[in-house]
Amino acid sequence: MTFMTSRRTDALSRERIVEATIQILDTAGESGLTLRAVTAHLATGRGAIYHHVTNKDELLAAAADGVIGQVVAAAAGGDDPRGSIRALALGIFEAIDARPWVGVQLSREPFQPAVLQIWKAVGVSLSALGVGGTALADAGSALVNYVLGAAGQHAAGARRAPDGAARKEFLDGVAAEWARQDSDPLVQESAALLREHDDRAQFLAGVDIFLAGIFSSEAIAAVRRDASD
Amino acid sequence: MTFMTSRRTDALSRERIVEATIQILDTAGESGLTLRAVTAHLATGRGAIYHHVTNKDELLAAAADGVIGQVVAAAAGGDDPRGSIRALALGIFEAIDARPWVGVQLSREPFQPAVLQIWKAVGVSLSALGVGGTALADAGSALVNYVLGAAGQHAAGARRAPDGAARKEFLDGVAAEWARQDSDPLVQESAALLREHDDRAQFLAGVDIFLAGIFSSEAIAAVRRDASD
DNA sequence: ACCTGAACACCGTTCAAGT
DNA sequence: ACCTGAACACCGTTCAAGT
Repeated sequence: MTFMTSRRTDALSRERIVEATIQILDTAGESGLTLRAVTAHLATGRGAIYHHVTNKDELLAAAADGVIGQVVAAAAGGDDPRGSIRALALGIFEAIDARPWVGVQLSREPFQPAVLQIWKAVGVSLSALGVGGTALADAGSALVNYVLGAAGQHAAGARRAPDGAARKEFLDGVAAEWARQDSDPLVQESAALLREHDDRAQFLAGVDIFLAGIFSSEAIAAVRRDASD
Repeated sequence: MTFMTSRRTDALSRERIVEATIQILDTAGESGLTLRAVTAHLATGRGAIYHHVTNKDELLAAAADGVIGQVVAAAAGGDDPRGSIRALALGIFEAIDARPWVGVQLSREPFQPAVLQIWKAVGVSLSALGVGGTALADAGSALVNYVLGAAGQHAAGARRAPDGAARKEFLDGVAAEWARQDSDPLVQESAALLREHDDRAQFLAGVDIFLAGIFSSEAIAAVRRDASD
């Protein structure tokens, strides 16, 4: 039997590197994540990182996977699949609201681990609701793409205007710009609505539209099946 | 009266710069777009670009706006608003399929000109279908976010696997990886479906789910209004 | 006013050399 | 095996100097 010996008690590991990455992203944002910042944070050399991780993209994907893993775990279980879907969507929304970099990362790469976790959780809930086969793939893709799209858009907004006051000012500015550029009454009304809209409520309304759509599609498909019998 | 004199017949202009940008993006992809490539293409100095455009982000946004402008124009008009929405969505899908960089750019920034064009076109069609007020904002946001999410995800796939053969190989690889990692029957079935799924058909199925959801939501809201009378 | 191109202040990644 | 840090090959952006 041999003793485990290490030159430093806090030996470098993929886990510690990802932890440091999340910390840097949270405090300095996406533009603050540089390999130099990571090595400084861990008091190591540049090349050491590449011993545990293939490149910066993998670092970002691993960081997002860590955050989303917690969200998915928190929303899992329960015997109400619709509730699970809403809880998952809301959890993702709030994670992105707190950490805009997650939203940007999610909408960047389709087959990264964090996105696969979302796919699977959505698939499980839809399956529990009785949706299967191609309909499951279509419904899952619709929901996941909606959530990721909203994620990316909201992340960009949250990054630009971190607190409530900055957000209000920013939206007022955009609304004024719209109203100025286009006299179309529809645009004028949209500008007014934009000023006072609630991102979270609008996001959840979208989830409900989607859920309603799936079951009305399912119903139509069932009717079609009956008709062709 | 003075004559307009210019040292070169093809004087630099914002328009010519954006044109060159689109050409570079189409041939060299997003990673190929560098200020150095643009200046080389236009046979000018680096700083000249900054005389017509504030930075690289604006260049990308202007390029995407040019492409989306044509798509929106082509899908506009007609007396079938649902058809217009489907045509717009399909047009965006095909533009992104041909130019993955557009999809990446669309999902990056919420209030850029190209996205505002999409918002307005969707708003006009939904409005023609009788949706208004907050319901219009919710429905529009759902649809736009779905389209942008799918745009980003499809763009990443299209960039990774440009032609049909590469795409098939790539999807087979991902499906095999899923099947290996997770023995859950749901994942096994999803892997099988992934291998043979049609991105375009799946995207359009998603549009129909949202349309169905919008009108079933509208119906429910109408019932609620009646009930509260 | 418009353009030039060198200079500046960064990047991610690699790799010989160390322990 | 793991780590170091200098070196490499790039970036976007600025700015004094030209016409």
